[in-house]
Amino acid sequence: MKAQALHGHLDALLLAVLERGALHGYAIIEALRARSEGALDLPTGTIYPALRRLERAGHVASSWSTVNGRERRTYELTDSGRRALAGERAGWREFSATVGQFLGDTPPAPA
Amino acid sequence: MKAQALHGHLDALLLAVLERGALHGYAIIEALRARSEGALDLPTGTIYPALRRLERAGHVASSWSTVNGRERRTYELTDSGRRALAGERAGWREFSATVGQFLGDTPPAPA
DNA sequence: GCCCACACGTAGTCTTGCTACCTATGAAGG
DNA sequence: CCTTCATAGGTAGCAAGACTACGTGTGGGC
Repeated sequence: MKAQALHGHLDALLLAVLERGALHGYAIIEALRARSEGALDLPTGTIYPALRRLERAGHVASSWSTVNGRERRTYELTDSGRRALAGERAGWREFSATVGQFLGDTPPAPA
Repeated sequence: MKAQALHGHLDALLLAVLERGALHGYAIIEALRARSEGALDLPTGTIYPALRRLERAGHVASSWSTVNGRERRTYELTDSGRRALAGERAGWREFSATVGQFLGDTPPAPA
């Protein structure tokens, strides 16, 4: 699917993924792909700048760790990030309800 | 709500509004505001360029009519536009389902 | 030894919606 | 009569955000 449509919701997705536990950038991409069943396959050029944005905003904190000689920067949610996520969720609900009104009912998520 | 979040879905909204009948630009803005209960209050600088985009793409056709000495450009859906709308609807469903998976279930639209 | 998957990152482009501004008419109010 | 407001259409330039393309470096498999 056109990831372009994410516009403005990407930050929320990243926060949501990190909500389940700290991950490093590459793992975030894989988590997004896995949980969306392949629908979200975001390039690194999308993820890393977004993570820096979130870090500048104080919503995530990063720390370097060397695993198998491999440098990995692990990101985790801050309290501010958790609050932001709650807001993003509310925003998403309003947005999807509003747009859904025009584009047909938002289908209830299947179990 | 932040209309900025529309990004990429505005065209679909416009097509959806015109689906119910031809309207002129100003009326489209009012229809969006009315049907969304005020949530969508889009400026003319957003609507008119978008309509021209849709016209260039062949999804809408416009015709001038003078009503009470007032120039009104009425837009209506073309067949191509109807097909595009169907595609946009499908895209929206996929998009909202995917994002909803991360941001909590998309709430079923209230009756 | 070479290539691929892993892992991080930046620069520049492109789309798209927004702000700010301009034009013009008809009706209402002073 | 003149000003102001709602209606009605439109453009130029800005800003945000995601993408493409590129660049760096390691470890493991062939």
